[in-house]
Amino acid sequence: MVYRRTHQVVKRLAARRSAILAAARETAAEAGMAAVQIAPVAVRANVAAGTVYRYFPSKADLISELIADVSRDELAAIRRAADAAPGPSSALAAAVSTVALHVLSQRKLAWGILAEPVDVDVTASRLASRREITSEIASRIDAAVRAGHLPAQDTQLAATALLGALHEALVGPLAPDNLDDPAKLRDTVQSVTLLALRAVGVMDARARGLVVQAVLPAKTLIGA
Amino acid sequence: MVYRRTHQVVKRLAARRSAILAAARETAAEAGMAAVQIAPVAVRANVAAGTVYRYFPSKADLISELIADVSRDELAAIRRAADAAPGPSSALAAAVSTVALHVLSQRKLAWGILAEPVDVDVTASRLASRREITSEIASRIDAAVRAGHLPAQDTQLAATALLGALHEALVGPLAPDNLDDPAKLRDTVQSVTLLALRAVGVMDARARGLVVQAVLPAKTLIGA
DNA sequence: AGTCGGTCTGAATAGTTGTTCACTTCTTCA
DNA sequence: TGAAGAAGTGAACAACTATTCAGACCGACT
Repeated sequence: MVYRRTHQVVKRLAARRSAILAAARETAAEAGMAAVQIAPVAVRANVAAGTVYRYFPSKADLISELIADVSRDELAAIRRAADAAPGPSSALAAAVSTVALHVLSQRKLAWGILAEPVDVDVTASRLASRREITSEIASRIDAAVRAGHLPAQDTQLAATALLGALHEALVGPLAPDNLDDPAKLRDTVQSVTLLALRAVGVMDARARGLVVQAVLPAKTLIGA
Repeated sequence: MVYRRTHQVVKRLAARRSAILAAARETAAEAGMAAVQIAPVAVRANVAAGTVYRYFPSKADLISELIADVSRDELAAIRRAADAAPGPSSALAAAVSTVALHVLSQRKLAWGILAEPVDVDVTASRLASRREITSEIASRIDAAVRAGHLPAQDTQLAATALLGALHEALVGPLAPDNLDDPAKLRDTVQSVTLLALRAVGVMDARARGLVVQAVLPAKTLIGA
């Protein structure tokens, strides 16, 4: 007599798994990565600590999936914004300002995913996450270079530097405060996007135009 | 009968303190911040674990001092390089390439000081360290702006972004490998410096010139 | 030489959390 | 309905290290 998993059970299992992951994500967003401990997450997901281990082999796996999850969302948002832009330079501008806004809208989560100390080893997952995002940005830079809008350069290095700049400026310990003020937030996103575009070689005047074009659409696309 | 500390004793105590700090630094440089544990550091410094606590109230204090120490060295190197430059733009270029070279010459240590997860809270110390360095860079940017070489901008934000770019590109997990090859290293430092200068608004052609001027002197000044 | 304050030692302690597992509860299917 | 297997539980366990502290040791002063 073979035991088969009912559709209903499969669904419930998947839901529980998502609930655990969601609980982890909420915890990270609210209180940082350090607060993502098995016991609290289990409570939040309405399961026992042991149950978490039926879904994730270890805490490292749980957090790795969390990172991958958030990373996937961010990558999707970047692609959406960039693909909606009219040309390669606009796409790059849109991608950059999307990262900026996205990161700012969930600062604690972003910091946790990117750089906050975690007691388990999640370097592989973080590495993969960064690689995906930088590659996406790098390919956007590359498109702009091929279109003759930017000078030839090491696009992978440029993309890495560019994201480092955004992250440090926006979620690092020296990030400006009072970013809850929408005007300040918009200014900051614009400044940072401008810096980033100039860094890869967009001329100043042109960059200003691109930034203005990019920031507003990105804002609406974030929520989508 | 009052006990007075002999000069000799004072010297021995200071030496021991330095030895502990040096042991911590060496450990961090060789094996990363995670390896900086009380017991191994004590062994390396030829003292018992308990002795460490006669010099540092806690591990957090030890690591905080380590961070401050390294930071002080880096700041001095930046100032030396920038002050030797002929003008404000050159000074900025020199400062940036000095950071790049300095960081590259001790990648593991830099990563440990800057961002590697540590089990104790050293955020305050890291914050202070970054604040010092970014302020220095910010003031160099400011000088160039005042000299009319750069457009007006939020120099603190720019400095933060700029250092974020350098760090991510050079010591982050996506940093290029084989940087032991001197040619590759020089190229990378130049590329990153170029990116940084363009970001704050140096025109491309001018930036190239500044980079070439800055990188070689910086190299010699590092060792000094 | 002797005493006494300061310094050093390192084994024992303590606190923190991820992980396990014997047991209970639930679900499937004959 | 009841047997068998899957899923869930949560208290107990384990491992890791920072930190402590009672006693050993050292150097300074009489």
